[in-house]
Amino acid sequence: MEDQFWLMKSEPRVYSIDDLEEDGSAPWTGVRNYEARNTMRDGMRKGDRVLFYHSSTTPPGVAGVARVSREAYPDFTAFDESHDYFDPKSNPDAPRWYMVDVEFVEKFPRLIPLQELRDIPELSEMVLLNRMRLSVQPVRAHEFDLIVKLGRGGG
DNA sequence: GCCAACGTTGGC
DNA sequence: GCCAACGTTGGC
Repeated sequence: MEDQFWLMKSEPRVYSIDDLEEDGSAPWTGVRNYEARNTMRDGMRKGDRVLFYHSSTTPPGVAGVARVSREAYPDFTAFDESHDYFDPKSNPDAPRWYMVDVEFVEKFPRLIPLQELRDIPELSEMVLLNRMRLSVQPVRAHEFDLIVKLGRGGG
């Protein structure tokens, strides 16, 4: 299988790349959007690399890289009535929501702001820049490579 | 905190 | 199955 690349958004005040570094790996709970779910369930495979994006922060941007460490399985937070992510329409016999586990790979020495990505012609077709609200999304290989180079401080 | 974009729900 | 109302995301 050819390498696949993805981008996943998280609000750093909820879960940041530093949290992932500390934890080593984590289940990507709380996705409640069908397209994002389908991407995790049907697209993501163990070993795929993921751009870790910090949203709803100043500035928003790509913070580092993670890797899929476990393929899709039911999001248990949807079953837990006491949980913020509870969804009464999901249950263990017929799970509606899925998640993958991701593991920490690297934190960039600097965050790459969204605005900087917008200014790069080679990235003009990135899903991130055209589908604002999609929280789990595909990234093309050349986009991934370029962003990683930027993040590591190269040009 | 505002609000535009847009995904989801539910009445019909 | 359309589409208006509603709710959420997420940049600013």
